[in-house]
Amino acid sequence: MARPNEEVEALLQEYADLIAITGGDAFKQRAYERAARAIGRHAEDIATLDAKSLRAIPGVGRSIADKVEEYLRTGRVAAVEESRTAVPPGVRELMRVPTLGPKKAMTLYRERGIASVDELVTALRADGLDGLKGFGPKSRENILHGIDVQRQSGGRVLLDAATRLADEAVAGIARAPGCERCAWAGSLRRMRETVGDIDLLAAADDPEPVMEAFTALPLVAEVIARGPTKTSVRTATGFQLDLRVLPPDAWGAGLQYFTGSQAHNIRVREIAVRKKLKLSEYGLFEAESGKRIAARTEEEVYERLGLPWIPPTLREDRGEVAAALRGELPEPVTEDDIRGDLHTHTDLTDGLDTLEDMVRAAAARGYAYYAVTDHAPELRMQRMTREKTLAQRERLRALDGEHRRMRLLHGTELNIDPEGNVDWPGDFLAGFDLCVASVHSHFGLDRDAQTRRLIRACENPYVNIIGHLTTRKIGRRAGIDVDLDAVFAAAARTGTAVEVNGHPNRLDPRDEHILLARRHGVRFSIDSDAHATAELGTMRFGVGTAQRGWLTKDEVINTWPLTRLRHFLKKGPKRRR
DNA sequence: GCCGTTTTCGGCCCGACTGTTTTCAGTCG
Repeated sequence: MARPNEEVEALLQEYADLIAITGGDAFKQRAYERAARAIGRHAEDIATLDAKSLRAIPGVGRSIADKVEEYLRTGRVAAVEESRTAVPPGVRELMRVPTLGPKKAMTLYRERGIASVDELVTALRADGLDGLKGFGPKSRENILHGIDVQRQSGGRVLLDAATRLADEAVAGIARAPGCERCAWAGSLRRMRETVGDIDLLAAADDPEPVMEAFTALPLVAEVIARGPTKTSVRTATGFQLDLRVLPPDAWGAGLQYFTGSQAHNIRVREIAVRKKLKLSEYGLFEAESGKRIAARTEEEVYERLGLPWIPPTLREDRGEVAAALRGELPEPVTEDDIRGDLHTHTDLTDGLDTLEDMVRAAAARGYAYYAVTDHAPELRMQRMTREKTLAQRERLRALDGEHRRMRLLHGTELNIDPEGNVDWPGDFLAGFDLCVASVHSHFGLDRDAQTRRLIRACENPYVNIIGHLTTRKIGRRAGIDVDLDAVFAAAARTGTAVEVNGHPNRLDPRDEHILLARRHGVRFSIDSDAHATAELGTMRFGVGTAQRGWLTKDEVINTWPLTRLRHFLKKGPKRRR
């Protein structure tokens, strides 16, 4: 079960989709989408808000507030249920396929009776869309590709959703009588970019009450299997959670075993075998006598194998065991090392919250500095102007100093055009404390063109950070085709940092790309790209991704003290302020 | 359906890309 905010967000988004599919008022549709997003991103639990606070959320007026209250009170909204009767659920599913929108989804249903992705695939394979207006050969190819991309992430959920679900489960299980410890392991603990299921671990002498608490959780829709030490359940959306209960004295061995990855565990067990030991989820044992020599903590298990404790984000069998044996395991950057966020938005462009609110929330996170980087004019939909950004700068300078320990930086997120140019000439860019530059369009250019444009952006003396480098959206859009080696070399040469974007649907560049970039001596900036106060916390997923790319503190510019950061932002002798 | 230094009506995200419907609709950011 999701937070009420997310439930309402999903419901309002569904209503907006239904309006679009049935050809309703486009402005009404957008009003619902806007409200859905605002509620989903709202920092407070909407179930705790009174009517007045509810309507204070931007985009929520009388009618939507009434529907939200109706939902919170009764669990349903009559207007939504009514419009559902006109459109089979599968038609909405079609809309989620990239290149299909409400119009095409409705055409498929009305003209061919197609009401699910499976039916669509069948029809495509059987040439069943021949002659259908708007579905030529290229469109059909694009649809199939879109379905492919979607299915690659099939059934896996993004890190933020998985984390919330796991948090809720752990909190509930930990309250069970006799439960000494509870934590999540598996790919979520390793912070893989998507999670296929959640592996939970609990320590208790008597597993029964713990299992009981688990199956009684509100999020459980179905119990798949229930045994004395292992139970599997499914949520209403079909997502699986497994709970394993271990004796408290085997906690460390169990956590090590169930964190994986499988490939990492095989390497570790090989070491155990060579030392005439045996490692299982119950502990590290002497092979001959069967005597247990370590199990209580992960540190103890690794230590008895002659290894330092290896952070979970590194346990992917990418050479971490060999590096650990040589004593050359990098100490990965942690969330505590982060001194500030260098890519964030406000309601001046597409953010939800005001400058003041964002700054206050950033200060509450204990940052030493914080950059506001709203979009620039080239992203036309944002309607940015020089006047607006200068007015924002004035407000920001006035705010600077209100939060004693945090300094404010005024930045912008520029758009990199197909040729590698960015918004605004150099004399205007010189007025910003820092410039992020990112690709937002022309994803289809060929490899040479993409490489050229990104190198050109790095060479711009005012561009400090390349934002979401490949522009991929997990499960939605593959990244652009680009020679990353060439771009990383240019970034290192020009003193341009590469962002690790922490937004859970981006995590861009991904871990493998970061590993590649390190070889060029690239500097990084780990950012939330927050569009609301509630998203500042996605920094943790950026840090997790950075760790998976073996980044250390010194390689990350926003772990540096402000003076060192400012020096880096001057980008060499060309630019003096 | 929301919103208001344009305040209870009349605007609201605009422009580009893509494929195809030979003049534009649909999708996307």
